[in-house]
Amino acid sequence: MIKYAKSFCVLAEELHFNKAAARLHLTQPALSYQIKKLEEQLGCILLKRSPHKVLLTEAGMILARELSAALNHVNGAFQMAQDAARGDSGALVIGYCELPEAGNMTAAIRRYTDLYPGVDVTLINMPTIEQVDALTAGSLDVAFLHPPLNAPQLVMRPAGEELIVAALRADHALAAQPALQLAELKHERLIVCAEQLGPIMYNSILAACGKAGFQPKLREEMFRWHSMLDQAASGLGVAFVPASLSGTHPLLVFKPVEDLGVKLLTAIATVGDPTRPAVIRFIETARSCQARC
Amino acid sequence: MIKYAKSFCVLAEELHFNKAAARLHLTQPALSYQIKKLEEQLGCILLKRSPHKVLLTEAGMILARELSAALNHVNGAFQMAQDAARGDSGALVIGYCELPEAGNMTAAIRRYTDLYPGVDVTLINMPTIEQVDALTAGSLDVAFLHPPLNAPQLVMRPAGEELIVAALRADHALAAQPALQLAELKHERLIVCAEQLGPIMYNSILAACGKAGFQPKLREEMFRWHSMLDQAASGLGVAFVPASLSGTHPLLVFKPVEDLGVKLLTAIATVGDPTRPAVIRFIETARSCQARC
DNA sequence: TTTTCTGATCAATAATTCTTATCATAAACC
DNA sequence: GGTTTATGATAAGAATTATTGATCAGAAAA
Repeated sequence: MIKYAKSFCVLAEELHFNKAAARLHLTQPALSYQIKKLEEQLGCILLKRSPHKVLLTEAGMILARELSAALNHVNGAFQMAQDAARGDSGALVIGYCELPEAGNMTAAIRRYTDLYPGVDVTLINMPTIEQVDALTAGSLDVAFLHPPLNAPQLVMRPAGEELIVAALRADHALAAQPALQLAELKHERLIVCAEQLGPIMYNSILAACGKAGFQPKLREEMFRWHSMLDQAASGLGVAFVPASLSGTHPLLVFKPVEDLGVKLLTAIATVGDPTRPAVIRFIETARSCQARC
Repeated sequence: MIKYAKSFCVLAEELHFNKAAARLHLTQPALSYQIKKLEEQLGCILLKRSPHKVLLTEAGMILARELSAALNHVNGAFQMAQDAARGDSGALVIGYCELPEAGNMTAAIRRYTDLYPGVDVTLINMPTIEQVDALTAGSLDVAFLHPPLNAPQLVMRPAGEELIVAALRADHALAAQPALQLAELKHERLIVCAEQLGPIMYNSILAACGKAGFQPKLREEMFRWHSMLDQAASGLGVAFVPASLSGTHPLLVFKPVEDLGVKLLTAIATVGDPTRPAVIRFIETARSCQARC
């Protein structure tokens, strides 16, 4: 019954078997057959035929009106399924750490929303450790976070790395130099990120200082990069922060530390290999962004 | 593509090819074939199959949800067409004269609205002559009116007849008699309906009086039966009205006039033979009502 | 009247969809 | 750990269904 629906709708528009058949890429007898079949199954006459005019009956008029709307509905359903398969539908919740530039995230998201406008993208800012829980709990689809992590359920994809640099007040004695050596910071208080947040990074910094021949004086260990900048800006010490923060604070200058060599890694994480097309497409897009950027 | 929609929806509910095939009165290979075809044409995978479980993909979930709604829409369209063909849809505007009982109209309408609840029935009260215009203009589908009429475009179907009786005050000298003779009304003023409204009836009454040997004294000719009753109730004369008005006025008694023999005819009129199922069904219903009542 | 245009019908053909039988696979069970 | 069982895929042939081209019949227009 439903399979002749399209034919009937076209015929109802044309009110002419030959023209309608042509539009349907059929011959006229085929269309006559279909409409006859449809009328038989429906148990009612849809068109009054005569050799020189074809008219819809009342039932035909109603069917034409309702059916064309319903067929649009059906086509919409197919379209939505195809969009969903392409990844261009549904919602995508992305977690990110404090640094939106880490792993080219903003570029990736811009490109992704261009390519897949049907996806409802939500960004949620949370620290790496919380992201792991959120991913596991399913409240995040994908996360930009900072490895290494002990989370075997997650699949991590390297997304970028940036050097740790020293942030110091613009009026600091060392601020004029283009680059620093660790030893020059021997007598400064160092503002570093908390060990829990990044044990590798924390320990790498301590090790580098030891190699440079001193035991650093540490200030309180911080949980947010921007808090560290604020402390440094208050003159309470020199902060070690990722290079992408350079220029983000008016009172501070950011200098590479030549013998530090510690990097902040960023990875794109998901729980296992994603199955949702929208997630797969996002990761693809993010990787293609890295490749080109 | 659309022809497998139903199969997919059932499969999406069952998530089991054999069970779904059984529900569809198909064998499992046939269903596998259909779904495969659907996936090919759609260009995406709708189900993840494994020998011990079948799961919808994201596209499949969306398609199942949207498509079942759309298919309901389609089935609704077919249903509406069938209802329309049965006559159980659309609007029906019925005109009637002052006497709702004429031609068993109320019984016919009650029966019709029971049988065809989908039709939106409207009743409009207007005099016979206006009904002719309204029918011709298309603002009435069918009318209960009083022939004869000179209106060749209308098809009339006899729907009933009733005697004209005399309505007189309960305190009238003649009110005690079971029936009257015309001659007894010789000296009364007679209240009759206007000649324009019913030339045949008007002339028949005059002729009957002549035969009874007198020229009646007529009061102003009236255009509405109920006005005639009001006049009679005021003691201004004896009204000649259709029998169905008997008992409708507290101050009046209604008496047959044995040698009058004038009848009010009622007919069901349409413009030509109706083509709209709702109209055809109404006329059928009204006739079956007459047959039985 | 004749012509023309239109849709219906028919028989043959083509396409499709279905069925039966069989296979391959993964979970469940002893 | 091997065996059983349940399940879906596949293939070949059969059945059904749809399409075509040719032809017919009827109504409007010329």
